[in-house]
Amino acid sequence: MGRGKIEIKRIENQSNRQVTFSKRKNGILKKAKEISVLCDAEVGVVVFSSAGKLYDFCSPKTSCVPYLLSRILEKYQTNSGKILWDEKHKSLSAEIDRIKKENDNMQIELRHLKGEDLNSLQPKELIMIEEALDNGLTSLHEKQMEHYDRLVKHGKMLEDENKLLAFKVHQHDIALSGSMRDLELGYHPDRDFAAQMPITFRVQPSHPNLQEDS
Amino acid sequence: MGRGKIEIKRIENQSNRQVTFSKRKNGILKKAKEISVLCDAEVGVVVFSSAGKLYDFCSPKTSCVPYLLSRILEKYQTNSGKILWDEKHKSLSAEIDRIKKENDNMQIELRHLKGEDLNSLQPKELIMIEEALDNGLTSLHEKQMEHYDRLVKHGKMLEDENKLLAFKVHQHDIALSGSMRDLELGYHPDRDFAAQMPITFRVQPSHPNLQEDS
DNA sequence: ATCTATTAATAATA
DNA sequence: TTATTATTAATAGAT
Repeated sequence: MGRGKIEIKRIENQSNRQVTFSKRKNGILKKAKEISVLCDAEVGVVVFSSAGKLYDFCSPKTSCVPYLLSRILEKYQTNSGKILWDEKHKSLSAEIDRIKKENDNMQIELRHLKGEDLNSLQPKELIMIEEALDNGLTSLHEKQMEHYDRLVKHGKMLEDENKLLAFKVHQHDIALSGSMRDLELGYHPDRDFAAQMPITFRVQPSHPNLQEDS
Repeated sequence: MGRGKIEIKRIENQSNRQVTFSKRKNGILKKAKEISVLCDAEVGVVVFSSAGKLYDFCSPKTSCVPYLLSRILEKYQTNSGKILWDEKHKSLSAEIDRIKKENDNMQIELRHLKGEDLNSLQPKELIMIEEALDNGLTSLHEKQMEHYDRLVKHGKMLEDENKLLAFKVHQHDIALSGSMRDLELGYHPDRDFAAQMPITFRVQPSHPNLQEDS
């Protein structure tokens, strides 16, 4: 497609090469644009002149760009494309490996503590696990004791409060009936409150066998 | 350059568009190769069909690919690093998060089993942990029992073997001294071996208090 | 795919 | 770089 046919090999004449580059560069960018419009295709072209100047074309649709890029990166992962992301990838992969290892170790430890997969262990290792379990049980029992004490104490507190409230209610009833009676018989302010409280409202431990160490 | 001139706009006929894409795609890749050879230029081309299939060309020195990608990204006015990272590493990050969560859960479970960080737990949770620890101890003790039995059995085997060997050594000594005596007094083949064995070589448990249930 | 009429690209040149 | 133009190359439409 010119005044003569040419062989596809490096044009040795510097000037001719320059001219041909300019023309063909325009041609390829035009073609890229055309195919992107005609065929609704995503196209990216970059051309560097031997002087290092950059010319490029990129189709305008953005929708699938991230997808395209990852495809391109995959393709060039083994070549220079990887410099863009390889380092991050490496560090992430390393972190995954590290955490996975940590995970596995914990997994094993957990299984051992739960009494699984003990076959591969030596007697001394079994003893160490036993100690860990014993320690765990000890701490656990202490904590359970605390809970228990707290519940007992809380229960007592509620009982006391209950009795106080019941007493007050009773007292209120007395006062009420007293007032009503006062309407007929007159008011007596020196009455003994304790004597008014029925025996069932006096503070008593509901579970006499429970012990409290505080 | 065909049977008729065409307008550069999307080809509506799906089939024609497909055919034209195929032809022009080949054309553009060929052009890319030609200019890279003729003009010693770095060229990168990527073309995606509307179906998402990737075709590309990159001149042999592919250092242009990262530039190609970053240029494309610039066109899309996005944070190139972020997009690349997002696309290629989203899954890795998700995996890290997942494993870390798994890790944390196991960490917590381990600490609980070891009797640590129990303050935030409810009594019912404490009981569940206690059960796990009890189960662990049970399995562990079974395993320790197995080890113990194996050691005892192995010890017994060794003892028996020892005694047999000691007996053979003794027997050999007797035979040796007998041979020497035979040189003077003659040979006596009907001699009782058991009577020859000293009392200390007879099989006896070395630890009479150990019990074996097999 | 293949053909081929026609258009498009471009080599040589200025 | 740009313009011209003879010529080759690409390809649209058909098969």
